[in-house]
Amino acid sequence: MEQNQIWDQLSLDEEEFTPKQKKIIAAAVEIFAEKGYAATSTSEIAKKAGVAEGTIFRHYKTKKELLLSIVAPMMAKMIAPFVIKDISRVLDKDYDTLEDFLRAMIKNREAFMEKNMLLFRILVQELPFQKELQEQFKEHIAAKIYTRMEKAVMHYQEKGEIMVMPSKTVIRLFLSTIFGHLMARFFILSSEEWEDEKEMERTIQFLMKGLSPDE
Amino acid sequence: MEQNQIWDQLSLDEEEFTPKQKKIIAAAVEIFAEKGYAATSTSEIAKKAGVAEGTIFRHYKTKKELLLSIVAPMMAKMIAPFVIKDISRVLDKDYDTLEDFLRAMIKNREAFMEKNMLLFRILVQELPFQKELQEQFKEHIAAKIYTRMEKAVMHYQEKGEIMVMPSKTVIRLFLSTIFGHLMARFFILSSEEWEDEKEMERTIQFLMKGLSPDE
Amino acid sequence: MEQNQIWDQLSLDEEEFTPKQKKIIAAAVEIFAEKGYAATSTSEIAKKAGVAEGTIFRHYKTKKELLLSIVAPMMAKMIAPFVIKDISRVLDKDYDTLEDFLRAMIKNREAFMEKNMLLFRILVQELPFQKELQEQFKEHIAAKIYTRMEKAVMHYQEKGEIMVMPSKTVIRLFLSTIFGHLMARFFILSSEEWEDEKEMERTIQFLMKGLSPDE
Amino acid sequence: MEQNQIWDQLSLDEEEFTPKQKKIIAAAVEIFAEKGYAATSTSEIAKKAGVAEGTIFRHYKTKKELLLSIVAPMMAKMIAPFVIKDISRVLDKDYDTLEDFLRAMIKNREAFMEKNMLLFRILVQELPFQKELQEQFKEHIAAKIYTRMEKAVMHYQEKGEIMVMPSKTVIRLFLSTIFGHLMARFFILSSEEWEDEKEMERTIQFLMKGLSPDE
DNA sequence: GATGAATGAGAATTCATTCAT
DNA sequence: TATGAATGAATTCTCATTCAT
Repeated sequence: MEQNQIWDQLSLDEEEFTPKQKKIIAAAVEIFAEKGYAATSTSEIAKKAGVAEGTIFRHYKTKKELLLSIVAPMMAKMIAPFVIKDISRVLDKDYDTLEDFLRAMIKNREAFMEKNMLLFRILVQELPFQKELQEQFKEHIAAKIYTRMEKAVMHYQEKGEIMVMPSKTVIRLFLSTIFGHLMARFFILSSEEWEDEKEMERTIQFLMKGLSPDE
Repeated sequence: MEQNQIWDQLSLDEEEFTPKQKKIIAAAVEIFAEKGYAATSTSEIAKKAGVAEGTIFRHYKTKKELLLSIVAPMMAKMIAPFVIKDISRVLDKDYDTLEDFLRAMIKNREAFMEKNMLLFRILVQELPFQKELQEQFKEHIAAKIYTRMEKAVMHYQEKGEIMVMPSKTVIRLFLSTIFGHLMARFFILSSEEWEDEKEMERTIQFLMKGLSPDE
Repeated sequence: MEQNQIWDQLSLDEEEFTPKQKKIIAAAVEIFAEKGYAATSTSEIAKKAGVAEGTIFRHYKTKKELLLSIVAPMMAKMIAPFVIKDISRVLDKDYDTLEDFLRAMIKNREAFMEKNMLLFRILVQELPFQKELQEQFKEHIAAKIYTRMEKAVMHYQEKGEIMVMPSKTVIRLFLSTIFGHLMARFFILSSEEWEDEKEMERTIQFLMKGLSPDE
Repeated sequence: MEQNQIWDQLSLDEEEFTPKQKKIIAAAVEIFAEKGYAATSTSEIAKKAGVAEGTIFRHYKTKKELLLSIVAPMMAKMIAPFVIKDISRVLDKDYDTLEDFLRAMIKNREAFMEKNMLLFRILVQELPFQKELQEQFKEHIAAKIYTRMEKAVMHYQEKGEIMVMPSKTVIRLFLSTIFGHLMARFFILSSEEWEDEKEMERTIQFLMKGLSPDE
């Protein structure tokens, strides 16, 4: 993966980053994703970034700070569609039918993954180990997403498109399916094995039917 | 988690293991599960096991060999229900209806998780990093499970209980849902938040409806 | 032996070596010479050099690399008199008589040993164990020295000062005598037991007569 | 090299050695000769000998004791020709001429090397490192050999076959030549490169002429 | 006598971090 | 800001040796 792309993922161009710092982040993202945080040495990052070992610690007090500085902003981006104007579009008005909503949701998440694959990988891989990430994730991500999702679920339940069931359960089933869809597409299956449009429709139909009220 | 339980997980009592060796494995399982393989030091394992550090290396040439010696047999156990007599029970004869099949499957996997939580955690956590595990997993686990599942899917498709759809997709949707179910129950939600019977029924209903043929 | 002298042996002053690195080399030379490579620990070297153990590995990836970095350049120096201008002086023109040649040779080797005793000791001691050294020695040292010596032998054979005999044998006899001379002087006998000038003349006479043509 | 031969070298069959002990010695000799004492681990010896690690220490309190138990008796054998009846044959009566004496000496040493190559190698390789060996060597070997040699030198000087020169020097020149001869034959040159009979004659001639009195 | 599990001291090497330049 | 030499604690692993069986 080229630097540009990683950089795009963090969308940090505008902020004041020295060129060296950018290289450090790019290198760290790649190696963290491949070998995991704990198995990555700062010297390896420095070498790949083409900077001196000390330079990393000029910008980040510790190795862990480097990790967090990488993952934290991507967590923020993860919830973007749930909190900003997008939300009005995705969750409130535009999507009259559940089907439209689901399709928009999946497409949105696919687009996100396309841009953030490595970062997402790091997040998923390190979440079990890094207490700090877990807390950030619970407080800022899970909670917010859950709140918004709950609204949407209740909305479509009122409209009679989702069966009556605790929203917690609906969200669990929904997220399992989406997560499985994304994993299959981005991490497990090769592109030849995956017919994008068709699989998306199948996932949508599965969710629609699975969540539909009993007649 | 007590040693006995871990031991039970590996079901290795019968083989010739030194008492010290058993302690080493028990300690390693716990710490690997909690902090991850890379972040676990052999000295930590030794201390927890109440053993000299050298003793670990008398039994396992390297730290990685210790990891593999722990995870490999549990992978074998993972597919047991898919390959032995159970399979006849689960996949072939007894379960006339899809619902029975799903219920049996979920219960079976829940029982498995109950006994193998830590080991399963290690497997899931290390799979992204350990090439050896990935290969073992692909060759011995994924392939076998997939083959058996495919049979079952086609069986219920013929019976008209599952819609016509590539079995690969059915399996993906099915496994996503099961995996999500197990993660929620064992790793995410506390026991108070989880009504076992009800959630199981909801998962089953979701799968049944989601996979049912369009009338 | 003082550092300066060792340093002089390697004649590496000019190259960019950290002061610490120089200390490491000096310490390593002394201990390797005394106890042998295998019996020398890096911690011992570090202590003697007044350096942290990690510092050694900043400059040399492995302990063996340290050994080679010490012995390799001295092997180069060993053949200097056989390949550079000295050769013209020693082997080609100036030394009309065999006696002059032998005397120059022995004096030259004695001077070399005076400066490189420790390094020479390491070379001789480790040669039986280190495959890398053996190869370097065969390819770069033995081959070159042999080639030049062969020329000189044939030269003096043509002049009738050395008997007709395979040059390989002459060289063997010659080197045995020189080596024995140097060992006696530098490693076996104390200075009181050794009358420098006289022993040199005796060695020369022994060689002259031993190699002289039958009348 | 086969065990029998090594065993023959030590000529220890008669003494009470358990079969395991014999295997240990045989294995140790081979590995010590190849990798050196310091670089050889007792576990390696045990494995090669096909015994348990502990067994070695049942017979030898320490690893060093094992080394000494191997080298010491071979040192004794080294001087055999100088101390027992052989001596009368070699040094006193039979050999009227220097030439006969030299030829007998070289042949004897060649025969010795043929039987004791590995042990000799160990001795030479470890002598620089093992103080105990050095002392044993100086006291028991060097001293005795020197004494006997001195007698012989004086004998042939009186007969006018060796020039007048300190016997110490004669011995040095003589041993250098013999040692070089043996090294070339046994350790440096391959058998195709070495014409046994001829090289022996050349060595003898070289010594004879080199040591002969000036007319 | 023989075993081999166990030990703990120490080996080589790694690594995050510091600091003078 | 950037460097990279230096550090020392920690890490993986080795090894001679012990000891209960």
